[in-house]
Amino acid sequence: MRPRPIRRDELAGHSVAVAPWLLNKVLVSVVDGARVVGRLTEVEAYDEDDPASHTFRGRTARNAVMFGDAGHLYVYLSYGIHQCANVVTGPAGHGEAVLLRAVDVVEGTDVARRRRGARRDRELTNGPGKLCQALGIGAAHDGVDVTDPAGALWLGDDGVPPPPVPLVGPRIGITKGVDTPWRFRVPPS
DNA sequence: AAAGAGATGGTCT
DNA sequence: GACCATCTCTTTT
Repeated sequence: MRPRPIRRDELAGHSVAVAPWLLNKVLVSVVDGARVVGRLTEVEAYDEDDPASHTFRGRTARNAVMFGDAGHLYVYLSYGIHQCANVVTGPAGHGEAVLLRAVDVVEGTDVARRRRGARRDRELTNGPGKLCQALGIGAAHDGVDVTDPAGALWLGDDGVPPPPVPLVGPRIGITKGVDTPWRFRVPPS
């Protein structure tokens, strides 16, 4: 089954509303001729009025994409080592996005394994940096349009609905805004 | 199973 | 010069 591309207007809502809606959608990656598809299982919302957000202190060269149109990918380097990928939401001019924290690989497991090295499959894509490594996401993808199914990275809906009741909790790895429960997960089956 | 620490580099003050 | 939206490996229960 070929997933239906997600439209920009579906991503244009507030990050906190879009984040749980994105659960169980698929992220299709075609990088270096290899196709890997992951189903989103964990995401976090970030907003402009949010001390944990990169956009809290206003627009800079790094976070410019987050202030642009919904439906683009904001990629940044985390801890000097790992890439992290976010889907920009909200109206243009407002800095908000949804961090992609984890996926289940549903296609291209062999490619993901090769990119991640010899590791247990459970450790393949269960973190934002791991996910980017497995799907080949890097700084070159900052700003790509994830509503374009001809692009290297795009979001699709293959008919699996979001969980009716996602797990909700505080976000991970931040030092400010720790109590804001904007992390959403697909409950374990 | 849990806890601790090091790696590593761009971004912002 | 400090601060990270992380990961992995090592050490300790």
